Amino acid sequence: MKKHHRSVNALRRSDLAGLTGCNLETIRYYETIGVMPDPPRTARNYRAYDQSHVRRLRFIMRARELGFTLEEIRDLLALVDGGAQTCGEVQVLADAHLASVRAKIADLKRIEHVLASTVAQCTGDDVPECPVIDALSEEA
Amino acid sequence: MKKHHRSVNALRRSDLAGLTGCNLETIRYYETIGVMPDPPRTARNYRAYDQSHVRRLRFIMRARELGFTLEEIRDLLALVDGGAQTCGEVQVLADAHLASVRAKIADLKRIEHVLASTVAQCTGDDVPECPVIDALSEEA
DNA sequence: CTTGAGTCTGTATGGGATACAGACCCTAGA
DNA sequence: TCTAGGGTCTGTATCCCATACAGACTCAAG
Repeated sequence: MKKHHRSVNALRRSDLAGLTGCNLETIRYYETIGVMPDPPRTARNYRAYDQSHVRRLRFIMRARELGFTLEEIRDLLALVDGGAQTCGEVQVLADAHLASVRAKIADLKRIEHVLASTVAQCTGDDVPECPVIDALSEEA
Repeated sequence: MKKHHRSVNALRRSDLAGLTGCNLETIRYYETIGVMPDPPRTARNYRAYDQSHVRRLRFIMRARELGFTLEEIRDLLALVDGGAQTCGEVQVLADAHLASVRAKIADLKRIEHVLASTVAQCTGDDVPECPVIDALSEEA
C-alpha cells in the first residue's frame, strides 16, 4: 500500500485532476465559482476529495464538452442537487442550449460561405489586387 | 452649416461611432491595442478623426464580422499598410482563417448531433429520469 | 535531515470588448 | 453672461473560462 498515512480514499487535488483529466487549477476555479463544492480539508488544510467529487467533476466536464456554459451547468446542477429534477425541466435547459449551438453553426456557415467564395476569386499571385482586401475595403 | 466652429470635416468620437455603427468605447479600445491609429488631437485634446479613420474602422468591422480575430486583422492591416501586399499573402491569411472557421463548425456540429439525439429521448415529463442527465452522469 | 514534489493562497493574463467614475469641456438657451 | 445638459477625457473594473505564476508551506522518500 502506498499513501498509507492518508485517510482511506482521500483524494488530493492532483488525484482528482488525474482521475478526470481536468486541469489542476481549473478545479480550484470551479470551487471559487461554486460549481464544485468546497471540499473538506485535512488537518493541514489540504483538500480531501472523494468519489462524489470525481462524479461531479466528470458531470461538469461532459457538460462543458457539449458546450454548456458554466452558468448553464450551474442551473443543471441546481436541478440535480435539488434531487427533484424532472425530465421536463432538464429538457428546457438542453433545448435552449441546442438552439444556441444551432444559431452559432448558422452564423459560422454564413461566414464560411462569404469567406470561401471571396477567397475562391484570389489569384494568389504576387500582385497587390486582392478580392479579399477589396471585400473588406468596399464602400458598400 | 452646423458645427461651423470645428475644423472642416473633423469628426469626434461619437461621429465616428455614428458613421460606422461601432461602439464608442470600442474605438478607443482599438486605438490602445493599435489596430486603429492614434488620431490627431484638437487644442483641447479631443480626438479629431477624418475619412481615413472611417475607412479603416469599417475595414476592421467587416473583418470582425467575418470572424477574423484582432490579431489576424492586425496582420491584414500590416500588409495593407505596407502598401505592398500581394494577393498571395492575403490569401494565406484568409485561408488559415477559413480553416479555423470550418473546424469550429465541425466541432459544433458534433455537439449538436450528440445533444439533439439525447434530447430526442426526453419524455419531457414530470419524472426524475432524464436521458440528458443520464448522459452527463454516465460512468463511461 | 535534506531534497524535490505537491499544495496553499492570491493575483495576473488572455481575447474582445463594454461600462463606469470623476474631471474636464462645449454649446444652446434664458 | 451664466448655466444646464451633453460630450469627451483618462484610468480602471467587469464579463467568461480558464490558465499560470509567485511565495509560502508541507509531505514523503532517501
